[in-house]
Amino acid sequence: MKTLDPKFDHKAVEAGKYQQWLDDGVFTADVNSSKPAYSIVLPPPNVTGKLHLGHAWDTTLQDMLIRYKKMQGFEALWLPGMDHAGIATQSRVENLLYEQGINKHDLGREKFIEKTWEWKHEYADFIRAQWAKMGLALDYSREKFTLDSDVNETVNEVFVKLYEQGLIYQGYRITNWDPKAQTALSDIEVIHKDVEGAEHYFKYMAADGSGDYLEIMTTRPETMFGDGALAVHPEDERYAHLVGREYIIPNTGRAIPVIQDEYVSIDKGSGVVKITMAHDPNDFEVASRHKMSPIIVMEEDGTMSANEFVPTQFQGLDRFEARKAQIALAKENGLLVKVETITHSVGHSERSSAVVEPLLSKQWYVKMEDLAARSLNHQQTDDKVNFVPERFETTFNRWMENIQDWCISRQLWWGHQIPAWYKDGEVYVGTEAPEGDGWTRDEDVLDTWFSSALWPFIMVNYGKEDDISKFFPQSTLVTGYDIIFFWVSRMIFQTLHFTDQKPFEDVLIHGLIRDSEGRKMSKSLGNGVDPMDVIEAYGVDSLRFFLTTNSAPGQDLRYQTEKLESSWNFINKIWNVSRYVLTNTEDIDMSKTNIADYKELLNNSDKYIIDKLNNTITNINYNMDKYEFGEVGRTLYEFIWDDFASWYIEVSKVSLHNEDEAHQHKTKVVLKTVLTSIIKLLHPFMPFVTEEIYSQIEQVKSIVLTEWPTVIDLDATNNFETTKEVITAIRNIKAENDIKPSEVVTVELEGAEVLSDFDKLAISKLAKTNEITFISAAPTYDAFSRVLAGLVLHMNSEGLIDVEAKINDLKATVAKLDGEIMRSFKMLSNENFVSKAPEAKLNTEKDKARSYITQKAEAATLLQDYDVETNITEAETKLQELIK
RNA sequence: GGAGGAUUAGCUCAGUUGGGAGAGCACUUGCCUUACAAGCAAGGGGUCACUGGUUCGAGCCCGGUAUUCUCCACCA
Repeated sequence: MKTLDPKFDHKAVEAGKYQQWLDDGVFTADVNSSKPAYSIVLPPPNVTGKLHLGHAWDTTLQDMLIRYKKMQGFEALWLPGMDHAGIATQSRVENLLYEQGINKHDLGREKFIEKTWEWKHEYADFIRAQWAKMGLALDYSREKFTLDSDVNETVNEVFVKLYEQGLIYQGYRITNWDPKAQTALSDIEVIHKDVEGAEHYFKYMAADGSGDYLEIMTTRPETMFGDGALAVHPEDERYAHLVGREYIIPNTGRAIPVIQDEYVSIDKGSGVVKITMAHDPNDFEVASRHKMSPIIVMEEDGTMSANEFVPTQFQGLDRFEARKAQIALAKENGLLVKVETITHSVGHSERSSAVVEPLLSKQWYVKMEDLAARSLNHQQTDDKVNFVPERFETTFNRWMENIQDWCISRQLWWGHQIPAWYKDGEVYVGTEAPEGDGWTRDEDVLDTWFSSALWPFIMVNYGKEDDISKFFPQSTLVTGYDIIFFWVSRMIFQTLHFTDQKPFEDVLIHGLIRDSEGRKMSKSLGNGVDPMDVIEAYGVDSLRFFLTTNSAPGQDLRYQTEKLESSWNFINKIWNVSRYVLTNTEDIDMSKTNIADYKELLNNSDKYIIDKLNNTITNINYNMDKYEFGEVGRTLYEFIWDDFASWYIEVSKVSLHNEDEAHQHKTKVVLKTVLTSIIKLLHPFMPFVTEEIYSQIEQVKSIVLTEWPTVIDLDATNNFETTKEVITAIRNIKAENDIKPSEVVTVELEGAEVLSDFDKLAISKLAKTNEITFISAAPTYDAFSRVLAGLVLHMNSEGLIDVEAKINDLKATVAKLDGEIMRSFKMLSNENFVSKAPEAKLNTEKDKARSYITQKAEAATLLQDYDVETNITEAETKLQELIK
């Protein structure tokens, strides 16, 4: 048998374990298993780069659930995959090629995609290495990539079906255009940011030469060349007489008419607005109603068009240069009234950060009305998807209620090419190319999220030959609140539509990880932390414990190195506890040991620790199932450190050094039983160190394959805490009276029949008392006394006793008990409480009340020796009656 | 403009159906006690943002206010 090193060394512990798990097939799930299924689909990371701390957090939560469920006897499956991340990956590869002096257009579509696959393979390997470092229990035999051919097949089928159902259509309208990436974007890929801008007021001179003019405000003067009309509200009497008159766009010779439309607000600004139908979504609506023709003045790359509408000197200028030039020229021509700087919200591309330009173009859309309605209706049923925390369901519902059609075509090369073909104005949509010559395929690809939305049923090969629907719907989806709209909501409506089932039972939403000052981690701030660096310094188990126990569901988490240190210390504690137990229990074979056989030999302290362990197990099961991992972590921390390490292990030393062989053997069994349970309970949090320790308890393939601990039956209901209370009281009295810990004192225990010989021995050793005597009445000499539940402790430390201090100590005890008595009285005298409280709670409260009253009486007796009288309060008298 | 978080010890945060205010780190005191000094023992420190209400009882439930963060939204 190996032995544990004196100090926890995370690198040594981690080495080789992951490969061993893979070799032993610990992570592989069996679709034919008779066990109940539990499954999670990993949110597929983008193949754009390394995983960050957010991924580490997200994946650890899932790994915990999978390992926990496996140990609980579920056939647990965790499905891994990666996402092609259209725009993000394509721009990364474009940049890479640009650095090599290669333009993607020179390369051509096919070659470019080849290069991108090379990139993908490189990063996929990188990501898998990181998954391995994190210890993730992924079933690699079912790994998929969003551009795999079978995925592509399903994506095409879905597209065609939606098209045939009239839920996908081509629309010619204003879309969000990213001039840098040169592609359309969906609404949620546009990030609105408050930036400095200006309101420019221009004079639109009357075309009749009368010198009259209208003052028009715009924040985007470069689009003025595309104006088609000026508009006023139909009921705006101020301008009614102007309808039909024409005004000249500044710096051009073109005249446009004044029209009426209800879109214009009477009480906003001057009440006159320009209508630029090809460059503004609202204006497009207005212009469509008035059957105006679009005037395009800007190209897809954000430069001004070279056409009759754009004055020659502006043609080809970048949009922001054109803006400046237009303002300068208007000023020169006396057509600029004023410029007021303002802060306003401007849309930016989520990926390229370029200012998004509303541009008229033909794109593919998903019609959302019916799909959204179905999702919303489904959330009204008992079969709904449970959001944890619940409030995110409201977020989801609200978004679904206000949803716009989803623009799904992207002018990229990297992605699922749209299965549509064109010929002479005819459109064909199908999974295969149409027969006959002359058809050209749509060059665009689908929004990345279109394929991600199908992930829950693609990953189980839904409806295919190798269908593994045993694992569908998935049990839990774990993700951050930042992608509820992008992903969660789309999986819900697509999966409902195609499988008539929800994609998953629960959605566990976590927050974002922030730096030590609470800022978002981002590349631009340079405050990102590489999880691999953290693992190098503190070990992956420390990282995992930190990530999973330092926040509540849905809350953000701050990264702080002190917390990592704290986690490391805890693991080091576990390590040393294990070291102590293992070196002292080498002769105990857990595979042949049952604690039930030792029941007769258990002392108070043994029962105490087993009872605590039972509570810990119950508590952990309850909180694991509620995804309250923080609570689980704290429960484990407290039990292991305070109850097992600080208390029980110290008691066990007394047993192992003083008791007979049979009792020593019993103590060893308790030690090893508790340790075994602890290590199993900890496993989901810290798989590596627990596997290492477990391998020295039992020779099995992996701890993951063992059974989750269950409550140990204890048929006694005594107060197991007495021994511990006595020791704590002695230590307290010593500390409060400046008696050195090493200074030996004599203790007398009044009414201590409840203590066994071993309890006395433990008290004398651990509290460093000289001897313990049982007495039946209070001693006549000066001694410190403390009333405990069930007995009274007197500590003789001649010459050190300060009588006044002792009296004050007892008075304080009485005052505290009076407070408790008052509280008990209020509760037990309350009709509402007595009639509504559960039986058990009522009894507990009554027991407590009895104990308080007894303790107070003991303290009062002690005070009498010093001629101090204690009052019996009214509440106490009445409480006496109530608890009879 | 709408919605939702957050506000608890010096710092970072828990507090699970309402029933004695907690942890980690930091701080004070004493200890190298044969698993662990990255440890052990003891201790100090909080008007639970403010305010009204419900209740026998409120950190927790309801109304309002303040500060702060985030998301959503067609402001030309």
